[in-house]
Amino acid sequence: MTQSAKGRLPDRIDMTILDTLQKDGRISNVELAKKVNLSPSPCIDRVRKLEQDGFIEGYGARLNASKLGFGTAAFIQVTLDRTTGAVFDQFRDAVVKIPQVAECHMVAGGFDYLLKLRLSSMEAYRGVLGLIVDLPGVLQTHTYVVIEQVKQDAGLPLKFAAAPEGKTE
Amino acid sequence: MTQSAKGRLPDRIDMTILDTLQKDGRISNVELAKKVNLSPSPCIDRVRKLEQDGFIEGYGARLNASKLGFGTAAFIQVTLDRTTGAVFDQFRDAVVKIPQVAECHMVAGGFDYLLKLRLSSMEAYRGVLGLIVDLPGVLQTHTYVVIEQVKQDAGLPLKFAAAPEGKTE
DNA sequence: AAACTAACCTTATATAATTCGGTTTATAAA
DNA sequence: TTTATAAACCGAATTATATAAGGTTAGTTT
Repeated sequence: MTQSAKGRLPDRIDMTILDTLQKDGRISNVELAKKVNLSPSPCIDRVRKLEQDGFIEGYGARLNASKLGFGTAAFIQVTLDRTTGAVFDQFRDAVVKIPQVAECHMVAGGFDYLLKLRLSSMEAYRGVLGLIVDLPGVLQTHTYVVIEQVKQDAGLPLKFAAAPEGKTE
Repeated sequence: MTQSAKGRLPDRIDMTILDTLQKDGRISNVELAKKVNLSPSPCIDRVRKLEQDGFIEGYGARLNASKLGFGTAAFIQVTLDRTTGAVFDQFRDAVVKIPQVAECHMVAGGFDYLLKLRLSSMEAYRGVLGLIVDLPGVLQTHTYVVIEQVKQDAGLPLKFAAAPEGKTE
C-alpha cells in the first residue's frame, strides 16, 4: 500500500473548493459548482469526499469578538516544574477545560506552553490568570496583552501548500 | 442616543443561535429553528440581523492543516527599532501580506509583535523567517516552534460573555 | 383603554440539495 | 492497438430547504 487507504489526494479542483469554502463556508453548492466549472452533482460529491476524508473538519460562523464582549486578548507563557512527566498531562487536561483559553500550544525554546486567551476585560483576565497559576505544575507565567490585532485567523495559504504525499495536480 | 444606532442587542435566543452557528456553520435554518424553539421565519430573520449588525462576520470551513501540508506552526516574537512611528505602519503593511503569517498581534510587555506562522516544513520556516527579518524596522526576532497543539481555535465562550452594553437577557 | 410596535406563526412560492441513470473520459490490461 | 474497467461527470427528477407575504399575538407607550 503506497498511498493512504481511503480516497485519493486532492487535485487542483479540490484545492479550489477548499479555498472557496474556507472563505465562504455557506456558499451554495450551485455557486460553488459554477466557480470550479462543474455541474452541481460532482461538485457536491467532491465536497462530501473532502469531508469524509478529513480535509474539511467542519464549518463555523466567524463571530465578532469585540461586539460580543471579548474585546481583550492576551498571550500567556507558562513554565512548568518538570518533577515528573505526568505534570504535563495534568496541566494539559486542566487547561483545555478553561473556556477562556482559546489556544494552547506546547512549544520549544524557552518555556513550555503558550496560551491565547479571549477575555471580556482586564478584570476577567485577573480571574483567569488566578486559575492558570493554580494549575498543577505551573512554575511561572508571563503575560503579553494584545494591544492591536493586525492580522487574525487568516486561512491556510493553500497556494503555498506542499503536496501532502505525491502528485497534487 | 444611549444605544448603538442599528438594531437591538442580542438576547438569549440570539446567543444560542450564535453559539450554534459558531460550532456548525452549515446547519440548516430548519434545524436551527428547532434548536431555539422558533419557526423558521423568525429564526432566519434573527440570523440575517446578526449578520447585518456585524455579530456574524462570515462563515468558513475548518480545514485540517496537517493533511493539507501545514503541519508545522511557529510563533515569532518581533522587536522593532523605534526610530520613527512610521516604522510600525511599514512593518504592519508588509507583514500582513505574507501568506504564511496566520496571525499578527501588537503586544505590550517585552517585545512589539507576536506572529503565528503556518508552515509546511522547517525548510519553509527558514524561507519565511528570511522574509520577516528583512521587513522594515525589524531589530530582532525569537522563534518558538510548536511541538503539540493542545487546544486550538476554540470558539468564543459565549456563556462567559459580558453584556456588551446593557441587559443581555 | 387604545394605538402602536415587535416578534412570531402559517402558508405559498422559489431556490437549492440530493438522488439516479446514463455518458464520457481516463486508466490499465491484453 | 484494442479491449476492459473504473472513475468522474452531466442532466433530469425528486426532495428538502430558503425565502417572502399576510395575519396574529404579546408587549409598550400614550
